[in-house]
Amino acid sequence: MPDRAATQQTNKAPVRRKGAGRHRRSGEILDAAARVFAQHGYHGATTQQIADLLGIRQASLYYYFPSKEVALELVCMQGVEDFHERARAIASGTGSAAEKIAALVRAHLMPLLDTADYVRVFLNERQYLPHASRRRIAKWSRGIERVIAAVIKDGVRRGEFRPDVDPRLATLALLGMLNAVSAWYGKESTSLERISAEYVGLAISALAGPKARGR
Amino acid sequence: MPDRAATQQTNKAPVRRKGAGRHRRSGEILDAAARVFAQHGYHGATTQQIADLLGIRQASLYYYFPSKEVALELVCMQGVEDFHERARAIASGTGSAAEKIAALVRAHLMPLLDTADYVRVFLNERQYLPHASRRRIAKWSRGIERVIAAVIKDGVRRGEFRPDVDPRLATLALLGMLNAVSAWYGKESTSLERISAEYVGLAISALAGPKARGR
Amino acid sequence: MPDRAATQQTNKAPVRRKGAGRHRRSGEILDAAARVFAQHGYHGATTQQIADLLGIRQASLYYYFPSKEVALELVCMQGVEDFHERARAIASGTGSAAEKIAALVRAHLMPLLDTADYVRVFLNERQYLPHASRRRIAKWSRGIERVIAAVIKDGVRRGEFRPDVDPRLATLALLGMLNAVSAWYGKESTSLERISAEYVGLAISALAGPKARGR
Amino acid sequence: MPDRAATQQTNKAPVRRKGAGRHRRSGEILDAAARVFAQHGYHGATTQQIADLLGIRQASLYYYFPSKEVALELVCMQGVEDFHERARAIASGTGSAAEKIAALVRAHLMPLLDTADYVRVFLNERQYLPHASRRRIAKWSRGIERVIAAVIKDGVRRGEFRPDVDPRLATLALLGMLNAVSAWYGKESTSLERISAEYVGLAISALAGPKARGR
DNA sequence: AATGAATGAGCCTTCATTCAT
DNA sequence: TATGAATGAAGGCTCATTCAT
Repeated sequence: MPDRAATQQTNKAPVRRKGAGRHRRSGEILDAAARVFAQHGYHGATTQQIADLLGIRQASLYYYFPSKEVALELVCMQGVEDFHERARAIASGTGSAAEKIAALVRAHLMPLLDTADYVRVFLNERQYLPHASRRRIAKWSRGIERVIAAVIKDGVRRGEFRPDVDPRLATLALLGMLNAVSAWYGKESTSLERISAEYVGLAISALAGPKARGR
Repeated sequence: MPDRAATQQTNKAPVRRKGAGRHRRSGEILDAAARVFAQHGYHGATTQQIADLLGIRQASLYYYFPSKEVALELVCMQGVEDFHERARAIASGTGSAAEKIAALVRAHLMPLLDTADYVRVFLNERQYLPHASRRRIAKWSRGIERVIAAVIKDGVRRGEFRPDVDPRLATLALLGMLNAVSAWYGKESTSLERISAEYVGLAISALAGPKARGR
Repeated sequence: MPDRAATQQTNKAPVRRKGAGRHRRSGEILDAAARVFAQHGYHGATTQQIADLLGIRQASLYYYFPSKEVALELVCMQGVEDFHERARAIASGTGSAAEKIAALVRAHLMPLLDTADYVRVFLNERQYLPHASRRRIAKWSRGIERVIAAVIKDGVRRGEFRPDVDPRLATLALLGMLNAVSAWYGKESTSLERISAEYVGLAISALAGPKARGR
Repeated sequence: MPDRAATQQTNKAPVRRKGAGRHRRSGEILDAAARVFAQHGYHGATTQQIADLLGIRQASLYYYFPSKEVALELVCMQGVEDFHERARAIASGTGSAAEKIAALVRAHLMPLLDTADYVRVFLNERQYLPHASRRRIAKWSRGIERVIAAVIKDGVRRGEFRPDVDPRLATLALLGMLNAVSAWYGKESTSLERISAEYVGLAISALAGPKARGR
């Protein structure tokens, strides 16, 4: 995944999957949109701010995307696709349920390192997409929920997790805990490494509970 | 309601302080603002939508608050003040750390029953307040964090919770888990009762971990 | 003419001529309007500012005048009526043309002492009156011009003033010089006494010119 | 045109500096603003009226200036800059004090021929500028006053003018007389030529007084 | 690949005014 | 004599978007 930390980037051709544009410049434009949407919210952001970040004129943006709304959809898409991919890979692999949860937690936090803006926009702004694209995007997030819930269910069935854990609610709790990090990560000095470790511990404990002792 | 600039409007518009507010109408206006802000986001909301909800003309809103921004601040204030109050009361009460955490979880979810809009606005829109009011509001939320962290720290010290729990991170995790509920509560059919019970279980397990067995 | 220097006044029943209201309070309300109009201009002034100055509510103003526009007309009227009266008295009196000009200058500057606001509003804001009242008011000012022009013309005819003085233009010049004082009087520390003396000298010299020597 | 706030509008809108301005359109827009401000006063004027005069949509104005207030400042600036320049040139030239006064009077009235709107706006509306720009503009007008006062003082010292003339007050009187012309010039049928001649005569006589005979 | 010029739609806000009390 | 509540009309300004170049 290309480094998006800097405002401007250079080589390492962005591996954009869908039609986000095959050109390098398209990636930069989307990065700028993601940053501005993340900072001001979709409705609070102006195309002018995006253009400023890129050093081009406002009108020039429309060479890259047909509307602000579509830019939002593209950003949201980028923000969630990989999550699902990675979650599915982990879930369908081998290992105990606890190990899978640990891997899922780590994988879920990782993108905050270099695509934090995309993640934030997906989390907070997808709600403002028009119905059609919202549905399109919702599929991915529901997919993630389903994958996690399945792992938890499996852990319960196998006796790894507490029998009274509700997989659906536990999934939402877990995701809430993880997604909230995006809101404060970067303002705190704690490293993603530390956070991941702590959150893995909390998650496993929460699910395994008293019986976890024997693990 | 904060005074307008001295040269402006001596009209003593109805004052709405904490609680239900002396003047019923002011409360209704704020409720409408909260609802619209919650639904569309601060920047996506229009004062026209608020007025429509009340069946009054848009200009009439300005009899009750001097600006959309101040309305946001008032809503945010309402959305957080009580949290802090309740948290402090619980924390300074008697009982084990686990019991306090359980009570805190329940207390934190409770407002979703009848002031969900205020809570949502506080969580998602306070970031768009002007610096001054954001700081004012931040005090309350930092207060809540500190109260919870103190309870967790105490639990660790007393041996109730896992020794390797980081109170600060655990607090953020717990709040993330709880606050996320506001995003989906109402769309799911699960009752607050069920959610609370499950989340109490998860929280205690997460903190107490394997050692919790003896509890 | 009642003292209007202070923001609030007391006795000395205002000798309002026209229908401005026979009550004392009416005078105070008009004083406030004059002050606010003078300070902010008619269009820049708000009824709220007038109300603030009086310590009453905006709506209460409408007990005293039916509209902002009428208030302006009343203020303008007060600002000019006396001028004409006094000018006519002086012109129809006895004395040389020069003596009359001297008296006219003094009389014209005098009102700046305690009805400066009314004068300023008349000078600068009467142009914004609706056609009908503007015409009504214009009569008075044209009257003043005519009176002065007549005195000058007489002075020329009598040989007191330079033969090449154009009475109409000289009148406009004189009035321009005098009226401009209202713009800076009060910001300068010079007393009206000093100003009057100097301006009498300038006016007489301008009109009498080289021949004035023998006077 | 002053830069907009950094975060705003990188659009390099046409800049109009002194003189005709590089971009013709900017000049036309400012002319329209000057005319409307002159006619209705700053507060009484609407941006719609300016747009109507130009045959463009109201929103389009904001492509040329960032606010009505800035438009006022630009107009005021145009209205006064040249005055000062010309006055200084005349004062620092050669000739008797009387000759200089004559030249100053003529130069002061000249702009009424083709930039009357700018002059009127400067004279009557600059008071409504925000503090910062008012100060900026005040420098020019104070400069003009100082130049004239110096010439008068010099004339007194040289014995050309009456010894009892107060340079400061005489300057204010002279400027009042001259500036007042802007209020009625165009409504009267008198030519600027006639007015100038008459006003030169009045001014010289006023200052030189009885002794002027020998000139 | 980008931009200068312009615009339509809409938004927040102000303000004079009304009216029942 | 005054006011609380409300409103209609408008005003300045913003902003996404278009289009010829």
